[in-house]
Amino acid sequence: MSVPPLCEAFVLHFGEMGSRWGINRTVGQIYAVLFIAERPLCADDIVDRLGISRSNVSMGLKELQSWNLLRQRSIPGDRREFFHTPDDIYAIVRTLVDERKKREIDPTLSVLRELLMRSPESESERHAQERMREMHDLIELLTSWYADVHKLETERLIQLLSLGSRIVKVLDMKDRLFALPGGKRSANPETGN
Amino acid sequence: MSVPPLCEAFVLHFGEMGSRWGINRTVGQIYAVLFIAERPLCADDIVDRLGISRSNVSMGLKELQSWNLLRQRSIPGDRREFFHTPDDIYAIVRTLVDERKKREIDPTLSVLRELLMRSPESESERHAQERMREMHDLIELLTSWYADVHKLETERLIQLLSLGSRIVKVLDMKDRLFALPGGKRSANPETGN
DNA sequence: CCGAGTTTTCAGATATTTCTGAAAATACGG
DNA sequence: CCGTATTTTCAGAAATATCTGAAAACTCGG
Repeated sequence: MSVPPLCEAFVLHFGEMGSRWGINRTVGQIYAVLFIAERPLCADDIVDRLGISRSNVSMGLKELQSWNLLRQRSIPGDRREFFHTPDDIYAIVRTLVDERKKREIDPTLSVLRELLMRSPESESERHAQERMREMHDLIELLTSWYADVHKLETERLIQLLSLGSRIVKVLDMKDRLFALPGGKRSANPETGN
Repeated sequence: MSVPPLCEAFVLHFGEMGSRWGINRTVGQIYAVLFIAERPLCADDIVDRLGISRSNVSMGLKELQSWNLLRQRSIPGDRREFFHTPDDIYAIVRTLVDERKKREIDPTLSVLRELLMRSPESESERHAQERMREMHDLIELLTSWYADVHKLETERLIQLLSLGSRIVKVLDMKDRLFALPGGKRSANPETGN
């Protein structure tokens, strides 16, 4: 691998992480190299830096593109394609989460929905469905939260994340403000509850 | 595989998902079988249901235990060990996230910190460090948010999740309430900002 | 439409992971 | 301790995944 030592450590670590993620080591390394590169790289730049075959790079880039993780740029007068990662790291994370959701969560939800439609033929099936229902409902809660938060601009998102669980205090405050004199919670049009 | 059709579909799907997750197909299937089982199962129950070797089950259970995903129960007068998953699915998800964090995020953060300490020896190292810094800061923001939210009881968590991005309206409301007459934001002791 | 530069494909080689059966280790009642 | 029930380990077999070089397929200026 012909990259400076600092970069090498980063690239190697990403390779390892990649393999825990269902993308393979090489793909992880290719991504890492692109992520820290000062300029867009062509396939042969990656061959040089990682010391792997041209065809392997080609397949790796395909894989990363299928994850929507790369941008492409062509330089006038140069036939080669140059690749780079988006500058905005928040955008990168959004893409990652979106893609994983698309590949893992959505198919799971649809399997669960299908299975929950069937009529159980035995007590064990009935119980299994009960468990599937719990899983389904939780996944649905999480994804609808995500869909919702996904819409926020980065600015807002950071604000929200920085707040952490202190948000609960804000909620409490809201509840106190809207509490009816009798102590019962108000129906609050803003939260839909 | 000798489980009712409904269960089989669930187990097979989980096997597939498992392989996208860095745990292998069999381990995913073992977990699925335990998750929907009506009662704790012993290793041989799993052998019967999945039609895989006893030793494979043993290794799979070890793997799941290393993820903290199983509970064990022994029946008096029976030497066998019985396994089951926690009832509370929220607790399961917390465990999953915790473990993934421990295995993926924490090591990444520590590599990043180490690399950020070094002095760059070239312009390309300097630029690489800048990117690593961005990644580091984002991961840190996300994990500290998670650490924070993690403390909430399930009840509160659900409340928060159900609110989704409507939380932003609550925030706006809070900001308006605390706004100083001049229109500048107040220093708000409740949020620490 | 030619041909040089470039990318993609893919069959087979290589490497890695997963799975098994047999043997070893462990647990425990008597 | 012994013997039986059970679990774990592990070397090698089987299955998968990854990687490569060579060939095919593009692409585009001329």
